[in-house]
Amino acid sequence: MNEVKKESKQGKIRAQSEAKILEAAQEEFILQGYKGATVQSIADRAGLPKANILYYFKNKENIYHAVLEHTLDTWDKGIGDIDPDQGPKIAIEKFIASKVRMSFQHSSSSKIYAMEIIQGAQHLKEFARTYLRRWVREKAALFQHWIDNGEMVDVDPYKLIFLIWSTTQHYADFEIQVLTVMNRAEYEEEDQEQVTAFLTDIILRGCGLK
Amino acid sequence: MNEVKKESKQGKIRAQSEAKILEAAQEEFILQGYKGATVQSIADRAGLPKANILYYFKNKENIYHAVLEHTLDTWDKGIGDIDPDQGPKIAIEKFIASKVRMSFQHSSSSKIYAMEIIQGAQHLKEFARTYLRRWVREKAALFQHWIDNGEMVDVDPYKLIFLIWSTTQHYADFEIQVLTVMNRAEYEEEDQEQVTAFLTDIILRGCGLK
DNA sequence: TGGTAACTTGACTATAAGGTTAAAATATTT
DNA sequence: AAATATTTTAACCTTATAGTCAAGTTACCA
Repeated sequence: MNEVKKESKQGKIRAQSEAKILEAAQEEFILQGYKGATVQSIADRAGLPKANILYYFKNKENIYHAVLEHTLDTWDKGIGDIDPDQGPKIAIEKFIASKVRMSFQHSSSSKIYAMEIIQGAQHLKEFARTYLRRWVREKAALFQHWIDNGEMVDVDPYKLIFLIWSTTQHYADFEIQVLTVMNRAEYEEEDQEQVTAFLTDIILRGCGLK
Repeated sequence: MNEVKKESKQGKIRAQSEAKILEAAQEEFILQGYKGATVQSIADRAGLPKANILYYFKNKENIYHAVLEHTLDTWDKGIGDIDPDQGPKIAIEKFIASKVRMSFQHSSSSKIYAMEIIQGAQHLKEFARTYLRRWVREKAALFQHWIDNGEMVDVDPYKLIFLIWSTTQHYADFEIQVLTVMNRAEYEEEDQEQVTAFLTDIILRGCGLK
């Protein structure tokens, strides 16, 4: 239920302000961590006075929750559903492409998510225990089905999913390391394609699908 | 230059205290982030009074630097050198095994490192720009040599290194997610072996080495 | 054994940060 | 145009935390 206020000028101001605040907060939380990101620093980045921030979000934790919610939305949209009818090759291709796209287009969300998990998943335990676990179990069953059918090599489906997650997310979470090592300032258009092509190539071959 | 104080009782006390403090600090920095980890919380975890912590390390930032130094030490030891004479298959096998071992045995170091990079590598920029970049360039040249020799499939060596890093580190950094999704309390002895076997299998095949 | 250095610790201080309040400004509605 | 609701903002309050200090204790050494 996305509270859609009536389209008044004030409603627009609220929506704009909240969006500005959330974007600023996301960056601050990434760069400084939860405790290190101050309401003042978020305010400065958003270009608003501190008290204004606390008018829209009652307190700092609420801001963080809103950022996390946005993160899970992004995760959900970016996960890329696996269609069982297309067979393993197409399924894996689409899965990889979707996750790479998400890493390159929404790297901040990926970083927030990664930090949460590394720090003990304080706010995501429930998400992992329910939603995520079911998602992985379902997709793993699909892979297992293809393996039993001889359509792909016998590899542990769980570990295969982890492999695709980790390799794709790496380009978001470790963006700075990747760029530094390659002596580049930022990702270019073609990087996303090249990464997709590389991962698809090596993983498909790894699964005996090439 | 590891200041080896003469083996007095006090020297021993210093060494023991510093070790206790660093271990406690590492955990706190992971769980709470730099700003969120308080000197008091580190003291509590180490079982020492706060003022004592600040006697051994002048201030909080020094504690963090010491933790990071230990992290880079661990990274350095765990990276696993690649021997060019053995050919790509053995090289990749050893590389993967070494990184998986590091992830399972020193997951805290991996987490500290990951958080640093995600947060902008404030303290590791220099390390990445010099040491890491050279390391990757050298290893990439080796892989390229094998590719040119037709000893393995033509894949981008840089991306191959990133792939091995990301898949292996995933089991340390995302430990909680992996365990939660698999509905397990903690890693067992055999997990490390199974992960090593899985990754070796799929990556070697992905490189046309199986 | 007396003096010095290393260590321990409770009490204290300064400051930064989250959050409140109340009053002013702006927008909306009737 | 008056009344009401929303938004903006400065000033203030409270608490938590990094770091200091000084007085004590323990170990070392001549």
